[in-house]
Parts: sequence; structure tokens; C-alpha cells
Amino acid sequence: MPELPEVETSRRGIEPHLINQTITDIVIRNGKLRWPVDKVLIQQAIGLTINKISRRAKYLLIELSDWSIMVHLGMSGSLRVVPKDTPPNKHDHIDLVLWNGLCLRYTDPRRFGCWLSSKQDRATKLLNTLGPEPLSEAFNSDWLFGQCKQRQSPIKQCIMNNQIVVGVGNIYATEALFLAGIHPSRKAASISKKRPTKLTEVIKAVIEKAITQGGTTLKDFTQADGKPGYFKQSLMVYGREGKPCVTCNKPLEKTVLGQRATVFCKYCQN
DNA sequence: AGTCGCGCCTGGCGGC
DNA sequence: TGCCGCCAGGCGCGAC
Repeated sequence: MPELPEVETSRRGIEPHLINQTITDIVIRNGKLRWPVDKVLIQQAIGLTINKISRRAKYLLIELSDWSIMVHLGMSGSLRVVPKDTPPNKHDHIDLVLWNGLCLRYTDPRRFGCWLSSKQDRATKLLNTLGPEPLSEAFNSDWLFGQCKQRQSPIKQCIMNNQIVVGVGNIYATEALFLAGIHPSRKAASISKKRPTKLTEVIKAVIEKAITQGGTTLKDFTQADGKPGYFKQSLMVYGREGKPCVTCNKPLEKTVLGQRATVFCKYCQN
């Protein structure tokens, strides 16, 4: 489900309830996630206090004094803060129970997400291979052009590549390419020098706007308070194949790139 | 080193 | 109503 704006929306929603709270229990109902949850390592957080909730790429970091719990929401995961006695539903796999009577509840029907301890080698390896944050200075047109100029793959694959820029998934990649007027199948190496400027601008803009609107709810994404995100109404192309282009009114087309649905306007994007 | 395609899962939807 | 195939917001990994 979540791309960076949805993860950031979750972070902002849960942090006020969690900060400075002591963890009194961690209930793992189903630890068969993307990687098996290391119960022993994760439950070492019981009795510790949460200093802050931060985010790197699409990972949420529940920061304790010496280490963190690293949570990824995968395709269908979400986090909500509920009273600790709320009966769990079928896909509520993990509860982080807090001293204040609330609990952070992790729901993930498809179980593509993960809960790792920052002490696990896998966790450090995952974090170490990430490229720049899209909203950071480090992600700029020089960087993007440098990354593109040798690559034969379609530009869409590049902006979805975590080593080039993190957090841009299928929705926002599709939207950004429309806004930049670049055809998603265009070979990255054929991008002329000034187009990365436009592309970095629109990636930043689309991510920022989606964050202010609480992310995109397609099906079941909810903010921490259970409300949907409102960016869906701003989508220009994603999920609109066959419908008129908002610019030229001709029908939008669909193709598949890297096994992901890709919608574009063949007249406005080249 | 870059690129490709697989597979991890469940659920919802459209077609028959 | 029921079954079946297809599709879905991610992403690491092994194979070339």
C-alpha cells in the first residue's frame, strides 16, 4: 500500500501517542512476515522507552535509547493506535503495548512488511543500500542526471530504484512522469540534461503535496486515526487508463513496465 | 554492475 | 451463487 507519503503520514499520526512512552508488552500473533520476526530480539524492547519515531525511505524507526525497531508496511500494512484491549482482527499481527493504555497495532493482510531489530545484520544492510530522500538536497538534478546517463532501463524504473531515490513507488512515479511530460518507457540514458531538473522538481512536489493530503487511499490505507488519505483526488493518470488526459483530453494509455501497471498520455509525454 | 523476472501473501473484482 | 483468473500501493534476490 504505502509509498513514502503514506509512511510519513503514519509516522506523524502515531508519534504523539508513542513519544516518551514505555513499552509494557509486545504481542506477536503472527511473526511470518517478509522475514520471520525475531521474537527474542524484538521483545528486548519491553520495559524500554520510545524516544522518537523517525523515517528513512519507507522504513519507520521506533527509536529506543540504544537501538530501534524497524518497521516496513510492505504492500498492505498499516499502523494504528488503539486502546490496548481492542479485540484484534484477523490480520492484526503485532501489538506494541504502552504504559498509557494504548497500543500500536500493526495490520498487514499480505504480510509483505517486516519488523526487524536494528541489531540484525539484515536491517543494517537494508538501510546501508538506500539512496537519497526525495525531499533532501542530495536528490537534485545533477545526481539524477548522473544516475540516468549510463542506464538502459526505462526512466520509470530508475525513479523507482531505491539506490537512485527512495520512497517513489508506482503511484508517484507514474504521476511525476506525467507532470514532467516524460514518457515512462523512455530510456534513462536518453534523457537530455535539463529534463532531470523538471523531473526532480515534480517528484518533490508530488511527494510534498501527497504528504499534506495524508497520502493516497486506494483501497484500505488509513491514517493512524483511521481516516483515509485524500491525495487520490489529485491523481492525474494513475488508475485512469482510458479516461481523458486532463491536459489534451485524449484517452490515457496503459502499458506494463517492470511488471507494474503504467498509465501515460502518449501525446503529452515523450 | 545493470537488468530482468520471480516470489512472498491475501483479498477483491469481473467474467463466465 | 460460485469458481477462476487476474490484479494490487513493495522489494530483495538469484540468474544472466
